[in-house]
Amino acid sequence: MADLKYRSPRGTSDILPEDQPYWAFILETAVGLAEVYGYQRVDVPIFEFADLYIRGVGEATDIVQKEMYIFEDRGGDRMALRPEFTAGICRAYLQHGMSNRPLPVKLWTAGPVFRYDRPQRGRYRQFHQFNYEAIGELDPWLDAEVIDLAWRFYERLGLKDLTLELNSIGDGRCRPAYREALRAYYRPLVDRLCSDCKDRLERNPLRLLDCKQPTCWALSEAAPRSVDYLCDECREHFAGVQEWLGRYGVPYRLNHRLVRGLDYYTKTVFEVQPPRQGAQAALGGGGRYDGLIEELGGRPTPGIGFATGMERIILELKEQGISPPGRKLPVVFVAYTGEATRLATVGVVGRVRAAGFIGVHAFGSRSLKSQLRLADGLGAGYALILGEEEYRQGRVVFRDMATGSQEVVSLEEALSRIRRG
RNA sequence: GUGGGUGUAGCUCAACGGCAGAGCGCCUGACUGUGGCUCAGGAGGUUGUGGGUUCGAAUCCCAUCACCCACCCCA
Repeated sequence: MADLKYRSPRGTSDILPEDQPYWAFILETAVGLAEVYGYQRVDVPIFEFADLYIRGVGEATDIVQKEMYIFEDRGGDRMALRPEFTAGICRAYLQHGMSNRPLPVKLWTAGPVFRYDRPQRGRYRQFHQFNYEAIGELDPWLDAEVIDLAWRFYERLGLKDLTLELNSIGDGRCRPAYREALRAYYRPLVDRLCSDCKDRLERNPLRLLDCKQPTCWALSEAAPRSVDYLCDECREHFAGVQEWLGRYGVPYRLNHRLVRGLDYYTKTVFEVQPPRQGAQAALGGGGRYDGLIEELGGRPTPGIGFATGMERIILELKEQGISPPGRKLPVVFVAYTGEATRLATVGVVGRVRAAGFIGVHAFGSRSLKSQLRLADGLGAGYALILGEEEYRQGRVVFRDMATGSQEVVSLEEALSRIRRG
């Protein structure tokens, strides 16, 4: 550990075999659910033209301003590692004329995203999201379905005591008025705001609402609420979302201070919080982005999506003591006892693998004791010991590692016993 | 970008101015054909790095890097 020449870059991590079951569990659960809700897989590049994200996510957002991995490639183009999925998926939607498909187009994807943050618990520079988007439909029913899918996903993972927070932040028609109302509210109080919030006041007043500084937090208590400034359409839409959520049976809590960090959100925004409200807690979040596709040069097209952080889910699973199902194939260890059987091991292990089991053995020439120790370490459920004498008679010593009982049987018999469990 | 904490064996940690250790893990052995338990042995560290103080530094001081935690932001 002392001073290795190479280490993984800051904020990145290796996903070791021990943790892989968590990843598989989460991904399988997410994919399984997304598919039954009618979502299809899409994969978009890990890097795009930086402008896509700058236009899409928003020039003024922290993500674009200070967290994006941006670089010039050898051809002189300004590229960026994706800081999120939605912009890339919308770009793909436009590029491939998906508006001609049955609407809404429902797509899911998963993979690494990148943000140049200072790493801490639950926050990494390369992290992984599962993401789904539904594009081309503005019925609030769809909002509710998307939220329902998110909710069922965590439920199916076995996570308990989560909270779904919901808000509506209006759209291009009503948000300006709300923004002004916020400014009007905060201006007389500006001296009591933290320095960040003083900046936000003019630049992005919505963000004043979720500042965690005690004084700012206290002031935001009585701040104007976005829901009171919604235009008729947005208000009706939000009411619709709540009605439909009731029909889906998804419990939610209105949070008037819920705003989100990406500029493209309109109307519905939501976030899923774990019980222990920590700093980097949010497990996932999403919302509507009815202006994004147009912003990217397409015809006005509504959309809504959701993203959840894999690493944070794993933290929460561990927090709640939930372990992923281990559905491993039986490990069958083949041991040799002399030179002839050592050579024959190749064939026997081959038969084990052809039968669909995990077939392993020792290399070199190890003592039987050492081989069985290895078998134990590898978690073998069974050992096939090739005794010189038995092997000559076409049989093997079939050992059940859990009980230690063993019997001399033919290889076929051994394999079929393993198959039966 | 800001603040705090921590760096000793693969892992978890002792030693806190005087010979760098333990447990776990790994390897070998205890009837040259049988794992787990036990016992014995072994491999593995320039104490993150660089400087300073000191007769002597893992230990005290400074710097630096890394990791962790919090702010910020968000997944």
